[in-house]
Amino acid sequence: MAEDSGLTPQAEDFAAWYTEVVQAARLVDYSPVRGCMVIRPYGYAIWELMQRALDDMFKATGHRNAYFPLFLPQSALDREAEHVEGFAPQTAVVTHAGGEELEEPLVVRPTSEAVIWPVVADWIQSYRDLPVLLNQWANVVRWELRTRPFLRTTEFLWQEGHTAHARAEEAQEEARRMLGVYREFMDDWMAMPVVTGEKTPSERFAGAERTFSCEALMRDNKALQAGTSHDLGQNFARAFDVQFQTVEGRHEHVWNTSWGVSTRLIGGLIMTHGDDDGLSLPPRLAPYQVVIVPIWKSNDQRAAVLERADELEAGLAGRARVHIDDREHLTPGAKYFEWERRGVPLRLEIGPRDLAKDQVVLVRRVETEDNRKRP
RNA sequence: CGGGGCGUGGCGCAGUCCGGUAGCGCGCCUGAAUGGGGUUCAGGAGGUCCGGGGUUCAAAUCCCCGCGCCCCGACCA
Repeated sequence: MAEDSGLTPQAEDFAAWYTEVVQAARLVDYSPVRGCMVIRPYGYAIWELMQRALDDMFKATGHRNAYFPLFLPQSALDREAEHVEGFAPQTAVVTHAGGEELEEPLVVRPTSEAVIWPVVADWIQSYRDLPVLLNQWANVVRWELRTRPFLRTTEFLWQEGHTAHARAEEAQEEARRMLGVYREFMDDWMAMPVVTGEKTPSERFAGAERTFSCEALMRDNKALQAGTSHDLGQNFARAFDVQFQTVEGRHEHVWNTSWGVSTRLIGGLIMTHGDDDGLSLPPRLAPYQVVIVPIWKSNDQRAAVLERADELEAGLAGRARVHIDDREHLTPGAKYFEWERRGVPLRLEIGPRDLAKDQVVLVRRVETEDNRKRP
């Protein structure tokens, strides 16, 4: 391993280490707008892998994706008292458009309950229309005072599930089920230790009856709220008049839930596995699971080594995400350094000596010594 | 929003106290030699010194007013 990564050691200043590693691994860049974050291709690839896994899990639990608008009328947000009180201080509001002042300001969604339920209310007439199990992948804006890449940004990407049920117990069950889905994802995909539990009234989602959360444990011994699931009771149903007719012919308000995880998960991933050498990614969420570093001197060697590298890549096709780093102008050492700091789990080195012995050198990101293995 | 730190080529910084030709390292471009743990040498490109005023023969440097960023705290996915 590299003796000096150029990064501030975690033990010295964990926050400094974090801000350095997100840059060094080329996950993000800063934007001209305060608190907003550019997610670079390597960072976005991690998000795409998370999205795919979570989306499959949501579909498997009966949810369908939809998309609701970015803007909501100020009056819609105002309809649930606690909700508006909680979110109003954090909203970005559009007052002008098309060169004129708007009659009613438009709020950029901080979350979509107030966008979704006024519309979906009309989709629900009878108990036969329930449950409604929706999910949406979207961006939201919350005007946070202090921001950090992935962990707290003004605009962030997330997934928000919104459901409506005929009975209180069903909604409670749904809120707990999705908390379990999050926990499963964090365990199985992220290899991130979490504690699940219920939030105190003061930490509860604005407008919820109960908020459950996954608290992830970071290497600096702090907890990170990594996912939340809310039992909304009938608060939003009353605010947006979402009713259904029961078997007996009565009219009742539905019982709602909402639940979400965001790009903050990437921050959790970084703080769970990263070390003083940089990022370290669990294989299931690594954009490149294997990087092949070919080594050569002469052109003949180069051709032979690259041919072997292609064979290896072909052999792994469909089983692993492989990248061959055949850049000409960098020495092998520079490539080792770069891919270690960017968290690639496995590195294969192939040079003339390996060709002669019909072997490759395999190095794992999480270990310090080399292992030699035959292909 | 309170406290602290900082704005100088793409990045990291020195120079500011004590005003006098814009510097260093990395990166980038060209060429050659290298190539199994951040290659080496030679040549080269790249800067409204955050912005606006002021003082001065002369301002990155001194004075005034703004703006922005980072970190800590409180608040939040």
